[in-house]
Amino acid sequence: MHIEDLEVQQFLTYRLARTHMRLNAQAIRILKRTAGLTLTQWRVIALLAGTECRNSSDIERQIGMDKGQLSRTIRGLSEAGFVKFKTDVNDHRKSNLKLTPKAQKIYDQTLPLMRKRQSNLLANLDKNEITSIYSALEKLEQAAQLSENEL
Amino acid sequence: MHIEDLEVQQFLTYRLARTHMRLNAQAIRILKRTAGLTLTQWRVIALLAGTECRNSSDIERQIGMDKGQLSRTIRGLSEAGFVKFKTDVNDHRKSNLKLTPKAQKIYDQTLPLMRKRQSNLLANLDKNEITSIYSALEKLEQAAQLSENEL
DNA sequence: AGAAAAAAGTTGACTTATCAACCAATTTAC
DNA sequence: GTAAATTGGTTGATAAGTCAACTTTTTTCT
Repeated sequence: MHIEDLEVQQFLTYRLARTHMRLNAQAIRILKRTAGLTLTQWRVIALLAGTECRNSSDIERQIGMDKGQLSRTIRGLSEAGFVKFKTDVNDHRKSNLKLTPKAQKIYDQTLPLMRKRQSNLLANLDKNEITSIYSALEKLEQAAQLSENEL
Repeated sequence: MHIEDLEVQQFLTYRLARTHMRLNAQAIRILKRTAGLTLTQWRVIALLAGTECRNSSDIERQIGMDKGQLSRTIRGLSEAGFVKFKTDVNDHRKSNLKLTPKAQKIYDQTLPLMRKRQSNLLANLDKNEITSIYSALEKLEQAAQLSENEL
């Protein structure tokens, strides 16, 4: 790898940004075409269907998404008939979310496609690259949270 | 790792999106506090100062940024007295950009900070993780460009 | 040379993301 | 028990990112 100084210090974050942008754009195209969903809508549905997440802040914690944006996304899903709200009996701040059959159906149809896409992406990487990128992302994320005050 | 076992929250694209978001937010905070620049402003300045990029489309190719957004960013930099325009003598479509001394000074002050940040981030990764993440990002980016029609 | 295509850059409309203020319900701590 | 702090969630104001149309200049092709 022959890169000049500037690139050495910018390369990673900025390569990451570019890769993210491209992958995101691809996901948006696929979801729009096959499911008529936005990426954030899909993510919320996928988390409700496939994880223990049951309310807005579960999702917020899981994907680290802005809670304002999340609130609007969920309202959109509700208006589109994909989720139903129900205030939590034990904690009236919480609003439990439930996918409608319509949403469940779309999820069931879309998940295999998304898995396929995922495996297409990963098929290009060897075992070592896969484990390394997961652990590297994990560590970078932690490092990004650390104090930058000394900088 | 079998793709069927992969839960949605483990999808690489999720993880990448989250890491990207965190790193971006960190960079934005640092740049705002220390240099009074936005991230895109910094990137444009850094490319003009540290690479062969001399005009808008050089930068566009280098970082894959939207050219509309780039156009506005450059106008902002010009209005703030960071860059000067000069139409290219040989190709009147092109507008050559030049950093002002003011911008050069900020760049010289900010670059060491950004280097420091970068090395802080990389300090947590081992050699293998670093090379793997670079090659993995490269491959993912290519894969993201491929046709998704079969999906 | 001249038409068609492509490249550089600008602009407008629109979507998505981020930040901060805020309300209401619940915990924590004295 | 109650004041203070925290948590869940909504809203409004901006900022950033995306998409497409359009102008001007240059290149390509015949």
